[in-house]
Amino acid sequence: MTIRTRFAPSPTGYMHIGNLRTALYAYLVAKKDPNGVFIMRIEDTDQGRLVEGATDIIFDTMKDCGLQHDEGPDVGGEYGPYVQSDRVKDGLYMEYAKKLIHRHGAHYCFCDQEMIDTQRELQEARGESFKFDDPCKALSIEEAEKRTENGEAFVIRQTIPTEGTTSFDDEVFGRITVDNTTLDEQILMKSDGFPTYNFANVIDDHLMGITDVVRGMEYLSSTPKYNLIYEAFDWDIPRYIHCPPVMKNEHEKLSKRNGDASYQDLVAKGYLPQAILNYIALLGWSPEEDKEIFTLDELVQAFNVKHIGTSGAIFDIDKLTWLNGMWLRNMPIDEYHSLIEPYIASAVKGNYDHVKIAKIVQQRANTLVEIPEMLGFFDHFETFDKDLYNNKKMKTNPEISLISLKAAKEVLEQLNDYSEESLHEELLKLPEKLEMKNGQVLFPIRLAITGQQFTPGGAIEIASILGKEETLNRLEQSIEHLEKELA
RNA sequence: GGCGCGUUGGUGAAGUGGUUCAACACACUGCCCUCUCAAGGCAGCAUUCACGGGUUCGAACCCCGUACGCGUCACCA
Repeated sequence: MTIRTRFAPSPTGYMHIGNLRTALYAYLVAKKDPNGVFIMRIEDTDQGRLVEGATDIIFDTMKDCGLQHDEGPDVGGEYGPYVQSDRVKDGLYMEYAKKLIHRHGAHYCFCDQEMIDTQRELQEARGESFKFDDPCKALSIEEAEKRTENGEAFVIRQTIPTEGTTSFDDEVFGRITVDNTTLDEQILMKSDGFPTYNFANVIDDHLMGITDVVRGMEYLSSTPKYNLIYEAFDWDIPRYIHCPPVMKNEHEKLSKRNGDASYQDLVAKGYLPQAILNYIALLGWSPEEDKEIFTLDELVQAFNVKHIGTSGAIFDIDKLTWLNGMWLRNMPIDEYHSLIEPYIASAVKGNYDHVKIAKIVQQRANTLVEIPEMLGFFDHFETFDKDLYNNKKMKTNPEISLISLKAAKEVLEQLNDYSEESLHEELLKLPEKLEMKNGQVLFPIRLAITGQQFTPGGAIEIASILGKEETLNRLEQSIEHLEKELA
């Protein structure tokens, strides 16, 4: 049978990392089957919680990540409409709710909130845990229908058997069994005529031919109720794949509200969509082979539901950062250059070769946003305190540095070819001539032409980018400054 | 509180009865490489698998209990 999965977000805000991972897993489960179909369905049955533009963010994020759906509101499909509020307009849920009533899986309820609260207080006063006992269950269908026809407000509640147990097998958690007495008679159709998630989800999953339900484990304990609905309709129950949560720390789930990283936050911080996707795939799932870097296509190949874990996984930004760096470093240089060009341009206004700059940065940057700050010395050069020349490991001090610098100046003045090869050849003659170590001459040069303790790239690479004029200009300034300090 | 689920190092995790009973990766520490910083290479990092019992010749892996955590009990999804 062809696998069909769905990602069914509610447009109530931003795309959370946990949401995205659920979407990824649903996509992978579908695409594992060569004919598999991945569907996008918008669950907007709570009219009060809709957030403007939320749907667009979801679509953009999915597209950005390469998680293309085969059916959905924008691309259509045979099972539409794919937005639940449109399905409400078609009267679809009410129709099925009424069918369910006649199959004794649901009943009309006319109780108001006050009545429910009274019951709750009474039960709690007796020290019992609250469970609503709906008097409307005693009504005959005919009687109830008459009242609805007279315009009386009503909801439709699920009818739960008063005894027995309900079980199902989850692909991740195994067999789950609950007593029917612990299940509440939840509302299926609200008084505004909209279905609740609990109902719409079941109806749509069935009508859309969903074979594998992939969702967060917060639904684990209500799944038996959904199965009771499937059974009342005599429908096939789908395979369930409940995913453990993505945590912020040991106790809290990752959430946008706490300012935790959402997908767009991470992108804004300089992480690549591919790296983010790659990383979250690893949160709660582990590959069989000893490998961690995966493209989406490779994930499709490697993914296996059996390797989804059962406990919450803490989101570790350090590992994402490492992974992002790996993605960045593994890029072909031209692709890398065009990717980071805006970041170079924002930091370097001078007329330098951006491809060369991209090259020295590629092996060092783990995120895009750290690139501009690495490049500050190109446009801003200042002389600096002589103490910087003291470096134990390089065996340098201001005096030695001055000798190296003066010698370097002579060589660099004569040289016209400032390619790395040429620079390398000429400059490396110096240590031999001066009877010094490489570091004793190259380290001071790098300092002298950048003014920075740490720089991406060494003296040769940077001199090559700076070019003859600017290199000599900086070198002279530094020599002059150093002489003054030593005097 | 009832019910459900979970618990391997700082983190992600492999491992489901005995040939390495703790792989691999991030982080961390040290060393090497080296013109700085990175990158790269090498090494170290859980005498122990929440705790307590039990089953077994033998358990991280099976059973029971305890603790802790998470989820759920909405006209939210």
